[in-house]
Amino acid sequence: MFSIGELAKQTKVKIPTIRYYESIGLLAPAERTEGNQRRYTAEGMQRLGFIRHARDLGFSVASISSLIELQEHPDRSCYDATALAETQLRTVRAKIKQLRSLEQELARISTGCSGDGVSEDCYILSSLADHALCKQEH
Amino acid sequence: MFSIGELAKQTKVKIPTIRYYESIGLLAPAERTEGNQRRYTAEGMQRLGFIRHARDLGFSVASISSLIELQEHPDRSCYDATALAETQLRTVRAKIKQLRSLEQELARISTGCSGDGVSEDCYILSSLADHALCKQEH
DNA sequence: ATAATATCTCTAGCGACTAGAGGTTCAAGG
DNA sequence: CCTTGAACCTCTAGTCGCTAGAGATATTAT
Repeated sequence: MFSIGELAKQTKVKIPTIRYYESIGLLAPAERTEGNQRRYTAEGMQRLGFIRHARDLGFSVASISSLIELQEHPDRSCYDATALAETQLRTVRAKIKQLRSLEQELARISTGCSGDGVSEDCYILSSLADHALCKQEH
Repeated sequence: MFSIGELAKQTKVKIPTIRYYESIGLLAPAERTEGNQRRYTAEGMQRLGFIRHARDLGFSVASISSLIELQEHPDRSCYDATALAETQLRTVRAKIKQLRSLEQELARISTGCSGDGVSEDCYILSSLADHALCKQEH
C-alpha cells in the first residue's frame, strides 16, 4: 500500500491533483487508514499512470473517463477508444496548423521592428493595431 | 458613437467579452448614455481591434496591457514591444514543438488499433496504460 | 514522549471568458 | 405620444484543470 505522497512521487502527479481527480470521480476513492489517510494499491497507481499519460497526450478529463470505462470492460468493443484517439489527433493537428499560422505572422511582425526606435514607429504596434497589415489569416 | 452591439459586430468580439475587458481594465470605461448604456467612439473601436488582434496572436491579457501602455506613449522606446513579441513567438514555437511530438505519438498509437476488436486487446488502451510503449518523449 | 513530516478537509484563486436571471432603455411603427 | 420588441444593463455563477493556503490531524522516527 502506498501513501498519496509515494503515489505522487512515482507517477509525477501532484498530491492536490490526485485528490482533485478523486473528487471529480476520475480516480476511484482510495481506501483509508484508521486515521483517514489515503492508501493506494498497485492497481490505483497503474490507473493514475494511465490518467497521467492520457493527460500528457492532451485528452480531456471527459475523454479519459470514457477510456477508463472501456478499460474496465475488457470484453467491449474498443471502437470508442479509436474514435476518441482519432478525434484527439485531429484536434492536435488543427492546433498545430493554427499555431503555425500564428508563428508565421508573429515572426514576420517581430522582425519588422528592431526595438531601438520609438513606440510611435514600431511596426509591431502598428501591425497589432491594423489587421490589414497581416499577410496571413489567423 | 457606437453601441456595444455595433462594436461587437465590427470587431467580432462578443458583448460579454467587451464588458469583461472593461471590468479588468483592459479597455477604458466607455461613455454612457443617460440611460446608462455604453457608447463608443471610433477610437474605442480601434482599441478593441488591437486587443482582438493581439489575443488572436496569443498574447496574454497582461502582455496586451503592456502593449497598450506603450501605444499610448508614442515617444517611449518600443524595446518592450519587441521583447514581448519575441517571447510570444518563442512560446508559440515551443507549443508547436510539443504538439508535434504529441501528434507523432497519437498517430502511432491511433493506427495501432483498427477499432473492430475488443477493449482488452486494444493497442490504444494498452499504450495509455504503459508509457514504456511510447517511442517518443512527451 | 516528542518532534518532524505527511496528510487531511475546506475554501478560494488562476486565465479568459461564457451563460443566465431579472430588470431597464432605446428606436421604430402606429 | 404610446407601445412593442430588441438591445442593453448588472450581478452571480459556471467552465477547465488544476494550484495554493489555512488550520487541524496522523504517522513515523528517534
